[in-house]
Amino acid sequence: MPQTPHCSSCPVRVTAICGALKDDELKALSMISRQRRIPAGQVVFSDQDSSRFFANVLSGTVKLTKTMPDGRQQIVGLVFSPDFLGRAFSFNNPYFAEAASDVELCCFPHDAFESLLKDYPSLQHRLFENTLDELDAAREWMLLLGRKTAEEKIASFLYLLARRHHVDGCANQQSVAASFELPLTRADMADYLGLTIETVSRQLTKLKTRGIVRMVSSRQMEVPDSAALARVAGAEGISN
Amino acid sequence: MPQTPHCSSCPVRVTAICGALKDDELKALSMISRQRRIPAGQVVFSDQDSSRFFANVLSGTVKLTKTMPDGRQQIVGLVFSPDFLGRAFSFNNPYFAEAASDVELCCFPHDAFESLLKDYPSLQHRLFENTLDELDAAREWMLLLGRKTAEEKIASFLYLLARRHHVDGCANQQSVAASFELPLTRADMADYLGLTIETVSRQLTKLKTRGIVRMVSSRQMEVPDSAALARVAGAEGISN
DNA sequence: GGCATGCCTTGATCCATATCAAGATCGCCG
DNA sequence: CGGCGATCTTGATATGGATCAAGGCATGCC
Repeated sequence: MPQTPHCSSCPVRVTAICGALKDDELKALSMISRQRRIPAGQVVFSDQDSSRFFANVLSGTVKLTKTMPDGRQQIVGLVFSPDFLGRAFSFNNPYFAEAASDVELCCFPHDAFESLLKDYPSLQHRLFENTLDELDAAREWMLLLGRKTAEEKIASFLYLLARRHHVDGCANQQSVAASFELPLTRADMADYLGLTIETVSRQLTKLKTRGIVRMVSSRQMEVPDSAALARVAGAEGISN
Repeated sequence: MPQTPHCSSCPVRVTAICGALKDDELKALSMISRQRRIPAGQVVFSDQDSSRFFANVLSGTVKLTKTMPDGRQQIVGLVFSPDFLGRAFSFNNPYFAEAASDVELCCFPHDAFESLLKDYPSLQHRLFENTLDELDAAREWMLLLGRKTAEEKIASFLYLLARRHHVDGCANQQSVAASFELPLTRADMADYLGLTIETVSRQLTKLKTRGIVRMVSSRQMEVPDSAALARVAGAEGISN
């Protein structure tokens, strides 16, 4: 029997789209939600599926990929912890979603969710703002893919992760040592950055040698000076 | 005195976001809209601006760009004729918008437009769907930027344009000769595709030599077999 | 007409990153 | 404990596209 959790104990209740809802509305959403665990490497939904899929990511990382007929692949989005996963108002989801790590989802049946979207404008509005942010992020990534060097790409990615973890961690000090785990394998990093595995590995070693990052293990990173990392990343908006 | 056109004679009335509005709502939008002509090369809005900007593109092409401190540039979006231009619900628009050709806009004052968005859910919904489509397009372009060869990039771009013009033109036959004008200079194409001017030029010559396209002039293109073009583009979804 | 300017093409060379190849390291399972 | 597969690193070499350089072709202005 699937777990039907109380939203009141949900770790992402405020930050996720649910934050847009009043108590009674939240209850309606709670009624239809259903928690699911997905092990790393498993497909969440496919671009072949004709059915829609809606969920909040409670923990873990989901990658959205596009693949060419000959197998070349590009990760076009990473969906982290409080983020929403799904594509409203469309029957042909053009992405392939796969768990990059073990993932916990809070899933919503599509019909019920879409009718909630109609009934609660604040929910739709929240989702809209979400989508706008995703669009901004995608375009930022277009700059990275089209114009940055391998070194800048790697640094940008690490900087992205470092910022994410700053937020989670303590006060938002700037340029403070950040420690975090890479949520992706080298192969996935390559597919996210438009590089090969080998180049990813080499550039990481280079950043390590330059003292920009420390590698506790191949997955565990430490950034002694995030401003320095931002500089290597080609820092457009040198903020936070 | 600025022209205040009747929406009833608007060339993009149905296809633009205005299509979501009923007659009386359209009248409200009409009241606040204001037509503007912007010559090629001129700035439409800047990422430095703190004020919001909303408009429909009536004719011409607007490019959205991102630039790095050292001048490297990437076009992150092209806004064509019936498309909407602007970023709702945000004070820091992260893009620089520039007229790629002479452009006609139907502009909306930001406060008035945002209150219309609140009052007319159908308008907001239309804009939401628009944004979802833009996101899909951006991610499609991420695959291009990260994984396609120069030749595939050029072919993909030409195929994009060919499809656009098919829609505008007569019946939607497949694989029929298409003729269209490039809305961008070689330099802009390079910035859109993550290449240099020289590579763009060379690959165009190559496609011409291979008989995939004919070049009436440096800007005027003819595609005898759009399916062949799609094949060179690395065709993921070989549709239309 | 002549000249300047912007846009485009073509050629020669270089280099960043891909590709090919070989280990090294780590975790897992028998 | 040993071995096996997956993941990661490192080295040698190849190559696609960048860079550097020159010239062609329009268009507009004097």
